[in-house]
Amino acid sequence: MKDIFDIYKERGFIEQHTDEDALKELFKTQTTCYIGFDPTASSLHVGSLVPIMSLAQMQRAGHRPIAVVGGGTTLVGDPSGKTEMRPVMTREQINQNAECIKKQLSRFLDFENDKALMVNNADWLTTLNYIDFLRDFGRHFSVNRMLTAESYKMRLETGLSFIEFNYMLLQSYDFWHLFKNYDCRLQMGGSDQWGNIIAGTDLIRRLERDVAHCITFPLITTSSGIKMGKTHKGAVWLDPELTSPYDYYQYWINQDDNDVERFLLLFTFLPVEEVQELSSLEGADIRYAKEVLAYEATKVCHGEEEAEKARAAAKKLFGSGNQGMSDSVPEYCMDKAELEKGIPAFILFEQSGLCKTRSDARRLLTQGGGYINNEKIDVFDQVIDLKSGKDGVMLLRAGKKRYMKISVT
RNA sequence: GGAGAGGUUCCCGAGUGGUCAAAGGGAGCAGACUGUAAAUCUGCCGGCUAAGCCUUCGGAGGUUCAAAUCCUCCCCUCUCCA
Repeated sequence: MKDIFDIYKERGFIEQHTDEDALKELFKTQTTCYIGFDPTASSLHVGSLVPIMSLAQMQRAGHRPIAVVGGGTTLVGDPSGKTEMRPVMTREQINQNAECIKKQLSRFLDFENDKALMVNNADWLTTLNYIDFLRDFGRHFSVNRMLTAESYKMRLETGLSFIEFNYMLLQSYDFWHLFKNYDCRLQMGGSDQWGNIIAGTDLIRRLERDVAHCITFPLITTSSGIKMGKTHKGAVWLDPELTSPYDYYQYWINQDDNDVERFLLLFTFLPVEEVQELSSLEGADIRYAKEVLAYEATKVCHGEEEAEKARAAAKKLFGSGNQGMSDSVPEYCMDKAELEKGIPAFILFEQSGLCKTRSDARRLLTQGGGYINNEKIDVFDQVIDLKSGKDGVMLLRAGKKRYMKISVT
């Protein structure tokens, strides 16, 4: 029978891991595992989806995941994978973010009856006493050893402050704390976390003479080598307020052909056989597989209803034949009086958010990338007014893919 | 604390008195081609109803008709030494 390790393996979740036999042994009984999420922003984004999905898979396999919100560790800042120290965040910011992230995770994991747990490491880290900590824990860390960690190597070139250097100790302490209090024997994380996690298993071995394990996930880049979850608009957020379900759906459907199989395995719960069938599609047919990917991914994050809406909207806008409207298309409301007067196209494009600045809008329109109700706007300052719309609504389009519905109040 | 190197537009990185809104590359955007994909080609790529004007080259002053470029002070980073 397949255990969670096999599932991870066949779905592409594993980059590195500690001893396989020991892990498989571990998974024979219900296992508690954890992943930390740093509340550096008010929302998680697509880049965190692999760890999130891994926890969800873990829960489906009958184990108990713990999501640790790093309210304490973020006070210090993880240098792993970063070329520069990031600005120190205030406690208020961090706490606020931690709250938001908690809410988001509940959409992916079932926290009923402690089937999954969520804890904040601020609860145990912020009360630590410096001298005690150094004497009881600090002594188990070899600086020589730490300096060989990949996560620090890079920073030794550009600069590493003492505060960040301590991050590894705190994360190790977390692991130890969870081991003691929740019998958590497995920590997972991105591949850049390997050093931090291994430091934790070492600490547990030294303090408790017991074994803990580690699994890391590959850093997911798109086929073009870009980190997952970044677009021209910035990060793709899981929060529907920051990235609408429609945009979220679009993000997935616009993925590179070569990424579809990998992403279906990682970001949906579809059975492997089904994924393989979908990815055997070739040429233009692969669009169908992308549609499934987009739908399923949106469903996992925003629920079935939103996924349906996003799909319907996309079909209307991009489907063959006549283009229509849908609820899910982003909408910009404006004053009726303002529109009655008429407004130059480039200003409207800027105001509605389709373009960042008026210059940007001018550029777009001059280059022939602006449309109203699918008719090209030839002059950048063409006046748009109520008569420009059909039945009181008008649909702006920037380039091939970005739409904005203008509605009047 | 001492010596050296350096901080340039989203990123990398040229530029050492005017010809600099600043080379080149990357990213991004638009157009062509397509399949809401990739690759390729072309154009754009600080802001502003724009052949002009305004704001940028770590910060603050100064020299000059004119400064990213010269001077002074300050801040920050790196390397070596203590």
